[in-house]
Amino acid sequence: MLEKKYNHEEVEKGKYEKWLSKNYFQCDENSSKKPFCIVLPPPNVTGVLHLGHALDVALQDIIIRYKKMEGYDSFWLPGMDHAAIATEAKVVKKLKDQGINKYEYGRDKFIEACWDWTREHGDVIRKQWAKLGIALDYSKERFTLDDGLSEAVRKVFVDYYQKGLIYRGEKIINWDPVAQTALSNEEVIYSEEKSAFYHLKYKIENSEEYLDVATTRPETLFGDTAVAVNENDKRYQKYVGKNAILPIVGKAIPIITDEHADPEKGTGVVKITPSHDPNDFEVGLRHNLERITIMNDDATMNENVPLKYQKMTREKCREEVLKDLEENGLLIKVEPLVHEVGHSERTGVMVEPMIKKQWFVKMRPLADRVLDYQKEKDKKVNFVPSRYEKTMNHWMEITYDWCISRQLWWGHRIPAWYRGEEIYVGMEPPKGEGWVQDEDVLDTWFSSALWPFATLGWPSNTKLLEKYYPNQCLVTAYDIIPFWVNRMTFQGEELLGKRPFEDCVIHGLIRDKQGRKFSKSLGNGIDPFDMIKEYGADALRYYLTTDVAIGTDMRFDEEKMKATWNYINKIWNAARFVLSNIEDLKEIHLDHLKPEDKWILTKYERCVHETKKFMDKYQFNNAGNAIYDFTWSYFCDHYIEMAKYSLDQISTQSTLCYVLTGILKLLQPFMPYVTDEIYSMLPIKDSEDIMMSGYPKYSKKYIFESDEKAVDDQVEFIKNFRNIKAENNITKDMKVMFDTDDDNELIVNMLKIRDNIVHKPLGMKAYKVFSTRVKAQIFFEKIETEADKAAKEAQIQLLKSSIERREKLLSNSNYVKKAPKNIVEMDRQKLEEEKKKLEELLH
RNA sequence: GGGCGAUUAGCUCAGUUGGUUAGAGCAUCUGCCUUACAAGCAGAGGGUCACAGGUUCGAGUCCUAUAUCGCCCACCA
Repeated sequence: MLEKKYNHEEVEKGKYEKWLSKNYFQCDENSSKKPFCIVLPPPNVTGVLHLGHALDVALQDIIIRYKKMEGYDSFWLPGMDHAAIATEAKVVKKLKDQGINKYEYGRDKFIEACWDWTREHGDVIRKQWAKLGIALDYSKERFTLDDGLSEAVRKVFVDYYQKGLIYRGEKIINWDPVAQTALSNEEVIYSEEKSAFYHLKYKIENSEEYLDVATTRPETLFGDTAVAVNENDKRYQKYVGKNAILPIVGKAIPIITDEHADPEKGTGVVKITPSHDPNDFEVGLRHNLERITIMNDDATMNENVPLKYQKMTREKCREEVLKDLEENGLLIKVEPLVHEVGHSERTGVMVEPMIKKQWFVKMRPLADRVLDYQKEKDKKVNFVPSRYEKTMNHWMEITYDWCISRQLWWGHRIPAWYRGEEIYVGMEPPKGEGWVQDEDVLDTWFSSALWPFATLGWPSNTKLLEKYYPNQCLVTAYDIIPFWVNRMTFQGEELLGKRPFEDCVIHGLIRDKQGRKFSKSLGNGIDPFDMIKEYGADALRYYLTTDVAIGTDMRFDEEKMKATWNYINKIWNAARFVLSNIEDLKEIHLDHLKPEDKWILTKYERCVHETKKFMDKYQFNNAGNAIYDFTWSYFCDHYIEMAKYSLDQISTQSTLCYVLTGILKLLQPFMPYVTDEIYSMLPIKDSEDIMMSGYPKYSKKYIFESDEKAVDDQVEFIKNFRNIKAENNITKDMKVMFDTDDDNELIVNMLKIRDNIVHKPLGMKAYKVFSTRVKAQIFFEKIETEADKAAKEAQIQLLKSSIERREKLLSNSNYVKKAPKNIVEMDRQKLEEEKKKLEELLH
């Protein structure tokens, strides 16, 4: 006998270990079953899993488990990401707390510390996966920095270099002065900052005139090598070709014309600092301007600025420069301004544009191929919801060369060696003396972009690769489409000639109850493992995956966690009832069925049909609702109540068992623990464990339309009866007389009115109750109030207006002609029913 | 500046290729310890689907415009 209440801790105990020991999560590359492969988005080894991860993996687990039950060779490949910059930052901090400096510690020892960190945090993450109950094939687990992935990375680098898709160049890049590394555009987050537009006086050489130059960054004036105006800007034409005097410094710089100078913006005069502004860098290229880098790698001022400013931070230098400008009358005015400033995604520091020699991936040809593939049905990545395809396409259209070198130690070291002016790029170090390997590592996303195939053995031609590439599906949040989805797509298509995955399911982000993002400063974070402790993994998984439509953000509300627990408790109790009544059942016999058995079987089949339709479209909220509605409303509220009057019958017991089994299977992907537990207690089962049994198949064999309608009608009658009883406060003293001769046994049982039946009208007030087919009168002592009369009148009016509407509709020849026949027929039937009801009411 | 999304019951959200009287959970009100479940059961109330037009026999759904909120992208010096 089951416990009276669902106890999630008891239910979950030992289950994951059981599944693992039976190798239920392992793929079989030798089987002839159709593959269904998902590679897990590898979490960073920097930390623990949060609610977003829980949602992400719950969705994937549902898909994997569903496909497995559907007969696929499901394969979910786990792994983690070394997260170059993120992990390095954590380890640097950890060492710093111990009083150790990274550079003094040395590269080898530092990397060893990173490996220690990885092992430690990897174990925590694996334990968390286990808590969530997810069906990962650990025998295939990978790490972005393991030997295989590292080989794949080197291979891509070398091949691309040879094809000219990777090059080394001196360009202006986003520099993180804290981590002291280059960043890609995607790693720069723009946020609004209160700043100012400073108008500076750049005097014309040998003249009393001056140019009003507006800038947000006065401290960069030391790097100015020109002042630009637009060639069509009449105001300044007379100055072009002359020199301007750089304030403070007193150096003469040329006044040039360039398209970058927009007459509409600011004063129309723009200072050009090629070394510290991406646009100015371009201007500098066009005009062959000198580049003066004025900052050190930590963004303090370097030896190229006047002595008094050297070693100051950017911020301090700005203050001082402004002070000095003001003193010299060179600051015209200060306009407050709010503008977007780039910050490092990882360290949060303001990004400094710097000219550095870095490695780049040439993006245009790669992106163009993706855009081509997206035009073809069997080549494109199918996004769910489809609108996210636009996000990828847009990125492909505007992307520019990807800066992939990072001045870090933790990561894939760039396979390039230098000897003087010579460069060697290869899988192995070059032969000969004097070669020095590039110190830098690659952007962590360079390796994760290879995840869908490098994890399967690429560049070797493995069985895994052959069977599971392209992956059938990828699941991730929309915020990493640019970082990851896009890059996997162009890499897969370039390197293997095929899209990396057929479907790409995109989910939203989880916010707090007020719709705010979770953040440390707000302290509104929720630990998924606290939720599991309180409500169970099944409840968390179900809630996260069914609360909102896929692709939209959700607001986390613990009240809903409770409601989900209640739902599972409801299932638990329904199972308790069924199991306690089918102990002696030896075989399921679905013949000699009563109408209510046929009714619930029909509803069940419809539920299966609907659920599968939604599952196949990744609409888990709809699938969940379909099962919920069937289970709670039809099975629990009605069928179990009906069954109580015929529990000794084999048809009842069989139906109870059959339908309960079906519900468990439908729910298994969402709630693997509780369904496994209840399934194991069934007297009759088709498999050792539920996850190895098949998913329900829709069968018309158990669709009984006329019985369905008949019992629907009886249910409607029951509801109407109860309604009238409740509204009129009728006690047990009433008598009931059926006007119809049909067998009303079910109704009598459900309403518990066996002792109230009469066969002749009584001399007291009678209330009529009816559905389409069943009619009865309730006799009871009651004085009809004005309110009762008004309610009845309202009901009559409602019917009348509905009848009028329908008659008008049906007399509209356009409608009858153009609307589908079944819709018209339905209206006709409804009209008839409404007319009958009205007659009953008026009578 | 460009793009995307949202706007439906008090709250959180569904609503499929346009087709019954727009649904659910929570909350509210009424009555019930009916032997699976009071974390439950039965019943009830609550929405001019943001706004204005249009297409259609028929619009929450499609088209156009507007408003508010959110997100993404973009070099605004």
